Amino acid sequence: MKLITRDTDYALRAICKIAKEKGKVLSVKELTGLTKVPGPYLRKILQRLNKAGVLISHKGTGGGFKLARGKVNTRLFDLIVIFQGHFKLNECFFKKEKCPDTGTCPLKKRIDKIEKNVIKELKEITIASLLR
Amino acid sequence: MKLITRDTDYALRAICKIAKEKGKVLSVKELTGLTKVPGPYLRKILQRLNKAGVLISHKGTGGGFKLARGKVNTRLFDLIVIFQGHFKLNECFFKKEKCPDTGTCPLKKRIDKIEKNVIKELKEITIASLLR
DNA sequence: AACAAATGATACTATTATGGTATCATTAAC
DNA sequence: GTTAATGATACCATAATAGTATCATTTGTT
Ligand code: FES
Ligand code: FES
Repeated sequence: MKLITRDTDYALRAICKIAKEKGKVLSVKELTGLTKVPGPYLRKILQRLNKAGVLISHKGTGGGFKLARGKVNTRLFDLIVIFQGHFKLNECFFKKEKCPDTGTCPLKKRIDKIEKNVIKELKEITIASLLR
Repeated sequence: MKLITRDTDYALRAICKIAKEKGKVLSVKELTGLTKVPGPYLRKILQRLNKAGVLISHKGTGGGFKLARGKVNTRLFDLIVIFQGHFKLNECFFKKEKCPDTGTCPLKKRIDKIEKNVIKELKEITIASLLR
């Protein structure tokens, strides 16, 4: 039902805070203060964003995370993919046992259409556009 | 992430089968055969549909469920509401602890817009339109 | 060189949501 | 009165989510 999970939401918040401090490296501790997200949990999220190339991490004293070059243009859609895997609104519940109606299923077609629209809109929401 | 839960999906399938047998009363046993949904689970679902007025149940020997008058026009949106509660794509994850940014949150506005579109489309998908 | 402050990696735990089952009561046909 | 169905509800099992803990690694500071 919900488009955005907690991970994605927290990630988005953290990225926005980081993006506002253009170029500055923020530690998990600082970000916990800013976002109210539990420290270790936030850390895990930031690590994933680092792996995904959205953030760049710096270890050691004074370390933390900053936004990678050009990544203010990261789209909400990208974050969803990072944290929630492939984007699919219409997983057929027969998929495991081989759906008897694949191809003919009229519902699938309708949901697919909705999905396309949603994806398009999620791609228009960028970090940059949220900062304004 | 997924728009439709298992309940809703199963409900939809069952209703479609019932709608095809115009007026005929189908028992859970018969519907289990037609839909491959586990009996007792399907039963619970059908009971909810009965309470919601989409189906009409008949107890006793030869009993079962049939479609209520005019309910071929039930919309997918209605089913989602019945099984998944109010439709909200954008639950703020701070809702419990009182969101600090309500009102100003730019994300909320964007998701609300998406939500409106999705709802509109879900209201266009009726049982009748799926039978064709 | 030693220490401290940070992240990397990963394993663990707790909580909640989901999917499904079981049981007993009630109703209606024969 | 017996049987075949649903009504209502409580229960259980599994999986997903949210969050914690720990140890290793890197880096700045003294
Ligand atoms: S029933 Fe499998 S795709 Fe619709
Ligand atoms: S942060 Fe609460 S509505 Fe967006």
